[in-house]
This record gives sequence, structure tokens and C-alpha cells, in this order.
Amino acid sequence: MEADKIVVNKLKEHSRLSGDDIAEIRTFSFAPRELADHEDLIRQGDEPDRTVVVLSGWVARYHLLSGGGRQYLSFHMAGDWPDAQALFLERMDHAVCALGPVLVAGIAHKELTRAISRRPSLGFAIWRETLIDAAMFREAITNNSARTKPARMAHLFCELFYRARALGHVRGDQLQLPLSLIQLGEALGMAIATVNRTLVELRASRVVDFRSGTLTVHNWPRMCAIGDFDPGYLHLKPPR
Amino acid sequence: MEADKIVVNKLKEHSRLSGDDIAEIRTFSFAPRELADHEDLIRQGDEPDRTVVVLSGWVARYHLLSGGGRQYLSFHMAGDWPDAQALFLERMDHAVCALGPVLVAGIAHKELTRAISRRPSLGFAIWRETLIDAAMFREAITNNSARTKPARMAHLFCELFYRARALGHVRGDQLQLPLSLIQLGEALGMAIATVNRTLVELRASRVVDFRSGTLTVHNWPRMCAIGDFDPGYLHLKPPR
DNA sequence: CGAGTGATTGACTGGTGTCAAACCCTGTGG
DNA sequence: CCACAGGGTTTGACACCAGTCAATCACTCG
Repeated sequence: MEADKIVVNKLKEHSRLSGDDIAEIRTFSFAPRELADHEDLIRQGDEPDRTVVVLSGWVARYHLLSGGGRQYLSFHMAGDWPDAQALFLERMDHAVCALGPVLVAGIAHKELTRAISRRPSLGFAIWRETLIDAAMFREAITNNSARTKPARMAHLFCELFYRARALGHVRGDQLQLPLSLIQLGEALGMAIATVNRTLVELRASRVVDFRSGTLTVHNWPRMCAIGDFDPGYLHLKPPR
Repeated sequence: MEADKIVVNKLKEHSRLSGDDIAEIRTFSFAPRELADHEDLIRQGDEPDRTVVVLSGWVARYHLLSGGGRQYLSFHMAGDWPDAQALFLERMDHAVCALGPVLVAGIAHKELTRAISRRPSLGFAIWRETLIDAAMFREAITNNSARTKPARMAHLFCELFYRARALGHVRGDQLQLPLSLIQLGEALGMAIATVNRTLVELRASRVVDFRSGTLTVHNWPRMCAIGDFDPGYLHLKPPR
């Protein structure tokens, strides 16, 4: 699918776009860029002059820790704007890397701000996009601070599966999710041994199976119950 | 200080405001509201039609947990916009409550969006305000997931002290911070016993003392070192 | 076929949550 | 003026979760 369609689809999930807004999006010159597994798209401290939309594959945002480790903050799939905030926060306070091979489209900040001043409602949609990001971060605070380890993991799976389904990336009960256990641990704030033990536990209860980059959901309602998942914070329009 | 001055001061921390922007802010009809300790300003699930600026005192944002507990997400002082995101996210995914007696000023969403469409640069400043919020949430994820308990607590103290100092709320090495240990624990994801033990530890090392609603910083550089604090994520202009 | 990365499992131990009791302070009412 | 209640704080005892370390296994790639 072409970049403009992906963008329109995504923004329509939470915002109303007029014909003029969509026409404006079509004028963007989407600069494509391919990334290899593990490659950094943007580094902490960078001052990018363009923003990025994911066209295929997954990217992750992460903090570099003083000890050299990472704290993963969020995961993004085709349609997402993983660094929209850079439009108005000059210096990156976190990095963005590729999980597996990735295709992205770059939009120059200048082009974007010009479009926004021409069509404020388009700006509001992108603003809303960054606000939903913030809501996901809030949920991650709660997830990693207040929930048990199995709930924590189940909740992350719920969020990713729910978001991916809304964007049409789920096939049956399966989602391609190229994450290692190490990365999962660095996202959820748990040691790799615990990650594995929790994974085994969820697998044994026939709720969800995550292995070799594939997430298989056997029992969606129970996974939501275990993860205490309520999708309200994603602020998406209810699925038709 | 009057509401408009407080707002201008705050936005100037990170954004450039033109004379016209400031004039626009002066036209707002700030509806004052007083709150008692512990009172909810906004509840999870609400759909507010006005946004709020803190004029004096502290408010906190929190998630209501399924078990009835709370996860505190952020703390806000005079100048902050604790629910700016509600401008474009209709339904609140979290609540806002008062810590001690609080005075706030309400601005109707209608008035705000009208002002933004008249003066886009003012909108960008408020957008930036919400983006800095998101950056603080990201930092909180890392804090509560990847840092040791003492580091976690020190980092929170660093952030609050730094932000408060930038806004002129710090007197000498002291900051009024009406938080109970329970609330501190519900913010940092630690049990109250651990909160107290960590507090005792920090006190004993003569770095920082928090008791009965007063934070006293004895050794700022060491507190930053313990908390692994780098204020870059707050995206404030460097203090003159 | 060997090297390297990631997954899996077991053993061990320290940190931290839970529980409980005592303490302190403040406000209230007799 | 004192007794009491109640909320918050402080401290100790204890159990267990989960982090660390290490060994093994599975798989891919050169």
C-alpha cells in the first residue's frame, strides 16, 4: 500500500479528515527509507528535521540507560508515527530502532508545519496522534509499576494485538512480532529468566503463545482478563 | 500572581511567544476554582469541556486500578496544564486530584481552540506542553522499570525539584510537596515499607530529606548522581 | 562443522512485599 | 485540660518472588 493511504487510514482511526485534509496529505513527498534489523532510525540526542511514518515492519522507541542497557518504551507498526513529537521537541530524548527489516517514509518538518498551518484540522489529527502516544506511555507506567508479571506481559500483548488488529495487521489469531525475550524483558522491566517462565505459564494455560516472532492468541477474553486490559486509553473509534 | 502571567511564564519556559500570542492569552476568561485536599478535579471517564491551569498548590494524575488502588502518573504545580490532552482526547483515561488545597483556572475548550486557530504559534506552544508531558511519562516508565529503588526515588525528587525551581517554587533548598508516603509508593511502584526504608537511607546519606510535606535537598549533585538524572527530557530552555 | 546468538531450565540468594505492632501527631469532644 | 480516636509513620519478622549466575539446548550462519 502507498504511504499516503497508510497515513490516511491511521489518522482516520481517531480523527475525522476532510477531503481537503486528505488532499493535503497526498501532496507530501514521502521519502522512503529501508532499515535493517536492529538499525537505529534516530538516536538519543539527534535533532531530526523530518518525521517518519512506518510503512511495514516494526520499530521500537527506547531509552539508553547509563549502564548501557535499554528500556523499551513503545512498539510501532505500519501506520504509526514513532517520532511525531520531534516536530516540536527539537532534541530526541530517546532513540528509535528497527525490529527486523523495516520500511519507513520520511516527511520534512517544514513540509508538515506548512501543511498544518494551511489545514489546522490536519494538525489536530497529528496532535491527537501524539496524545494517544502519551496515553500509551501512561498505561505503560501503570503496567510496569502496579501489575503482576503475568498481567504485565498479557497487557502488552493485548495492546499490541488490539492495535495491530485495528490496522489490519492480524491474520487469524496470529500477529508477527519480531521481538526477542531480551527485548520483551527490557520493555516490561523483568529479567529474561522471568520473561521465559511467565511465557511458559501463559502458554500452559492455553491463553497465548509467543515464540520465534509470532504471537498466537488462543483466548482473547481471558488474555484481557489476565492483563486487566481496557482499550479505552487507545482512544480509537469503536470498530465497525 | 494572575492567571495570565502564570500561563505566559510557563509557556515561555519552552516556547517563544509573540506579543500577539500573549495578547491572545490575556483575552481568556480564566474561571477560578478551589479544591480541597484529596478532591478529584476530573475523574476517569469524564468528558471535560474545559481545560485547567494550576495557579497554586499541587495536583496529581492517576490511574484507578481494578483492585481499587491508584497508580500516580505525574505531579503538577502552579503553571502546569495537567489535562491539556483532554482538548483532543474526549474521554479521560485517568483522573486528576488535588494534593492539599489547590487553586486552578479553567479555560473552555471552545475558547482555546478558537485562540489556536487564530494564533497557530500559541497552539504549537500548548502542543509542546503536552509533548513534554509525554516525555515525562517516558522517563517515568524507565524510572519505575529499570532503576533501583533509591535511584527511583531520587530521580522523582530531582524532577520535581528541577521543575519547581524553574518555575520559582523553590525556597532555598526546600520545596513544599504535600505527598504522603503511601502516595509516594503508589507513584514509584513500591510498598510503603520500602518507601520508608529508602527514605531513611537517603536521609542518612545526607543527600535529601523528605518529611511532613517538605523536601529538603542537601546535596543536589549527589542526588542527581544517585537518581541518574539528566534534565534533557524536560526540554526546558537552559536557565539564564 | 564450529561459532554465536537466543531460549530454556535449575540452583541459589537477596530484596522486597506482606503482616503486625508500636509510635507520633493532630483534632475532637468530654 | 485531658482522653481518645484516627491517620500517617516507623520498625521488625518472615516468606517468597524474582534476579543473578551458570549450564544446556536449539538454531542459524558462515
